[in-house]
Amino acid sequence: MARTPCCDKNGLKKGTWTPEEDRKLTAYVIRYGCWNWRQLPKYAGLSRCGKSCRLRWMNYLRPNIKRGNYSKEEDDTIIRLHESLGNRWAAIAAQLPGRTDNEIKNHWHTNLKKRLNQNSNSSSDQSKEKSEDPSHHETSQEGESKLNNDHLDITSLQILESSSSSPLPSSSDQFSSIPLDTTGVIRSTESIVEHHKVDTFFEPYAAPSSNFWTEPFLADNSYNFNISNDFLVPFTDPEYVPVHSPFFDGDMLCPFI
DNA sequence: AAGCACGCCAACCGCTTGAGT
DNA sequence: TACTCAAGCGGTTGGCGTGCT
Repeated sequence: MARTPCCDKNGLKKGTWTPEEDRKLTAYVIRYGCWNWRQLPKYAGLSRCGKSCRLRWMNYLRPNIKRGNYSKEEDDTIIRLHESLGNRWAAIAAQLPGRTDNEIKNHWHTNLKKRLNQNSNSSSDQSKEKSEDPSHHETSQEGESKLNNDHLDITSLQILESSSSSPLPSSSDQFSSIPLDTTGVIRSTESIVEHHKVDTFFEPYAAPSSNFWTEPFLADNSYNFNISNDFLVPFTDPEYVPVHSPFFDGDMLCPFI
């Protein structure tokens, strides 16, 4: 799944994200939050449009993302919700912690839809057989709708902490305990540190060259520190008072859902 | 081993929604 | 109330991987 990188007319990069771009975006959002997606790439040192950054963050980089390894429970939940909500992928994703609308949408089109079709075919075959049985008056459609109606009451749905029931570990396990408030907002960098082993969390972002931290962000020298030492200080030193984004005078605001 | 076909999924595009003025 | 702009959402595209011939 990668697209060949290219540039559009405005010189903004399109296509596949490189690990370096991922590092920049992740580091910036973690540090300053997503205060304005349109402006963000400029300050994060990315030649991307804000929309692309947002999408990359929301669908791939943000914490608590689970990738692949759909459990049976998750599949069932998606099927039930799709039956009642239709193609409202964001609404469906909201019921599945760690899953993105994009991923669910893809999963639906590539797996579940086919499976459902197969099932409905086989059930219609069954109902054909049953229709020959005078004791069965239910059409396949009725049977299907009955099946679905069993799950129509969304409010009664148990929101699955399906990650825990998933048989295979997901790639987001390292993020699974980032504390979010009820709106999915990360409230402080300390809270991240508190709940993470910082070294493993930032390992992927430990760029070999120090200019990763000095080049992309700001002219403000206060942000120029070296990844190998200084960067981790804010996350490891309990005395550290986080520096807020110069563009947002307050807590970091970043929807992690 | 090479070529082909198909499936998967990351990413883009355009429309809609909602907040701010 | 009308307008503007940013964010969110869903549909679609297209490149890569993999299985099949």
